[in-house]
Amino acid sequence: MSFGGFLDNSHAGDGGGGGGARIVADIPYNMRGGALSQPLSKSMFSSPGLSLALQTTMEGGGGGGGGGGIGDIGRMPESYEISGGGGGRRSRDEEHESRSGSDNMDGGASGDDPDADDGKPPRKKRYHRHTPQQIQELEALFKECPHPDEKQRLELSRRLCLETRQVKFWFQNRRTQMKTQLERHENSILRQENDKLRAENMSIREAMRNPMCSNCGGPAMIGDISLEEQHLRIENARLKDELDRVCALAGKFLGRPVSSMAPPMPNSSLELGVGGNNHFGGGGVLSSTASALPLGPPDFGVGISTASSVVPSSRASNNVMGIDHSLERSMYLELALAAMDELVKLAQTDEPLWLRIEGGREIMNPNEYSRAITPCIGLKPNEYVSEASRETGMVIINSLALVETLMDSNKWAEMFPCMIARTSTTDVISNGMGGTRNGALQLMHAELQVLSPLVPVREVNFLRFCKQHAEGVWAVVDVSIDTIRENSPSFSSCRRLPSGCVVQDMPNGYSKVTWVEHAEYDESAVHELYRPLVRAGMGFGAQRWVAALQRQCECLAILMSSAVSTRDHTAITSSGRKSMLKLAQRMTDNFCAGVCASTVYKWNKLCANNVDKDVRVMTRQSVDDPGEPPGIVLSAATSVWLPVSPQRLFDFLRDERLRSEWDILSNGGPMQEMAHIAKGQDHGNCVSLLRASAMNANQSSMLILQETCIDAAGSLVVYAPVDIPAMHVVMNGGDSAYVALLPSGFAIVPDGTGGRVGSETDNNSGGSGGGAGGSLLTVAFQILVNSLPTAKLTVESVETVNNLISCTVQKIKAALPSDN
DNA sequence: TTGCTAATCCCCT
DNA sequence: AGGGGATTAGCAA
Repeated sequence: MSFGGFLDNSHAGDGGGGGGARIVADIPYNMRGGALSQPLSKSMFSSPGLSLALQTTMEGGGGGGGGGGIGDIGRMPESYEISGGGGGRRSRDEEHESRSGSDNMDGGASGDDPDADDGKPPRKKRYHRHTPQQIQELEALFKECPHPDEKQRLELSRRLCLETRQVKFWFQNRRTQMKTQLERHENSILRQENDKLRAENMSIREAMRNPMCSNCGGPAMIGDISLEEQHLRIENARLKDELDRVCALAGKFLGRPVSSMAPPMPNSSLELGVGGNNHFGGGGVLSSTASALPLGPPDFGVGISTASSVVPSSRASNNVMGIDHSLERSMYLELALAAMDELVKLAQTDEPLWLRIEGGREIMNPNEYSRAITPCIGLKPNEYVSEASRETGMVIINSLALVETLMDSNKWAEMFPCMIARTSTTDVISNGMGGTRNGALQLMHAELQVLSPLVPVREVNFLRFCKQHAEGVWAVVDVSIDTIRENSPSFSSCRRLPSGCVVQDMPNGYSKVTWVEHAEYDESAVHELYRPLVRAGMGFGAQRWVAALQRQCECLAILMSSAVSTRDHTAITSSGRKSMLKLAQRMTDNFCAGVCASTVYKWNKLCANNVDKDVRVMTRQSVDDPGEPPGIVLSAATSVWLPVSPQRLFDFLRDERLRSEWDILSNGGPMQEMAHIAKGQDHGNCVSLLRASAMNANQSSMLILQETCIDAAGSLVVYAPVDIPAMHVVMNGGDSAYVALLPSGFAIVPDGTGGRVGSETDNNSGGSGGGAGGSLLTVAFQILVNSLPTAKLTVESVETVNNLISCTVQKIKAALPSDN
């Protein structure tokens, strides 16, 4: 056999190793590299030829150890690489081809054996690598052009003394190498990502199983409620609900209350509601709530309402509340449950957690709080201060209606028009169970305001969770979620800790509302003048919520009752009254939006030298709103301290007979009240229509629409000049949306150092703090400076409004000498 | 074992 | 025919 030809298998054409390779290729893939599978080796050893081959291989020192017969076959050619000459190639080819053609291992191996045996000592391996120089050159070209054409390859091969095909292969391999590298790289990146996600997943699972407070490392408030447990609770609540309804139905048929065999004590039903979670250290927090609430068990324990604590342990179906199983949602639910617990605890515990201070208000004892409550949204940021307040009051609304109001962002905003600048429900996680709001959970956004340009609007994102704790006993809790939602914008300079209300129906149509408001906020954004007020919880606190709720509910009750008492001298139809109230409400809302620069409008803040430091001037364009004149609207607002009681200030400002003392619109004389619609028992709560006395006969008198309100937390006088014909339309029940108006007015709050606004109908105000404190008065005007929206604002108009404000303040000060 | 490299085989355009 | 994917074999770490 002329094996000499194998010397240059490097430039061997189609044959050479190819033959060997083919044989190998015919063998099952995984047999390479010594991993010769047992069955085969068995058969091989059965052939003497093969065993010989193995032996040879060892001798040859070919290494590779496991090569086995295959390896030998592959290596065969190398042995013959010694001498040059092309001729042999063919014969070799043929030989190999014949072998492979036989498709017979044994045959092939045995055929090879002699060859291997013949291998001469000076074996030059077929294996070789290009020299570093060659590689360098190849790399260089590759960098420039990974796809050289034939000419380039030819050139290169000549220069490097390589076969053109070698060059070709090299490039081919280099390209595949690049590709695999790239793939590998991508792979590793993906793997890393995967690992990261898995780790995150694990840690979250772990955290959920064994929650820790991320700030202090202590056990988290959330407690170890498993998902399953949550669902069981939800299911329990649902079943309880069902049971209640069935009992009620049965009661109807039997003509007497049917108890669902429960022990007649409230705690069972309460435990069903939120679970008697002893995890939270409080034990039956909720149950004690019920018994602690003023109404004794009989009121809501009337048989049908008290559900059994023994509930069939049916598996909770997973979407009882429509909660999908996403992690985020279950975190929301856990937070909501924890917040609910905290709210109830705060609502029902008195001293030492709450301290009653002068004026009857209650403030929180922070030390006691941190002792008794594990924070559920992390610790207070260092630069923040806290405010916490609690208030209880009787409100003429039933618990269901109040709950419905709170859970509907539109109704909520309408109920607290002076407190909520803007709100929306951003996500509904659950609508509640069994057609009720029990278990309802939603994400909300709100801008809360104190009516002063010196107190920035509070923007909060929070969860609102509603829970029925017993028949006629509901609670709605809010808690900030900025800590959960990593990607929530960090604008909030305020976080609300569990806050909200517990409401319990009373037999007389009223309900008892206990409100807790607890927040942490950045005090530096609040003007010094207002810091005592806000910190005392009188700005955003519970007192204000309850007071506003009482006032608004009273208003609604009066409007709904047939016996609407009006003092109006002109007979206004009931639809006219409705229209007027609607218009007044729009006016007041608009006034608030101007005072607080809430995002309801796109205000441009104005920095002008000719304006007092504490006067905020803003402008906006009014276009296409039939409710106000088109053009540039300028809003100017400021707040000042006055040494008079809020009540006295309010009475002064709302008195039409004293109007000339401060209002330039009064033409220097008293005004007359043309119409009056009472909104509450307190005469301070009303909408009225005022007429400035005409200076002379041919001057058409001007009408002013005015709304005044007062409650335990503060008072408001808002007014706007209105067009007489338009007002006629409204008073006849026409649509008020087309009455253009720009409101001005006053907001009055106690200065926060002790006094309290006394409203005679306020059943909490008992001995209203006395006139110890002064008042904070906000004065705000909105005027049209130019009816062309595109017009520029002139220095004069800014100066004018600035003067208007300071003159008004001066006049008021002059008219009201200090109380003391 | 794993990775790299030179070379082959085979399919597709 | 040539490119490119799949595969193989030799070798080094």
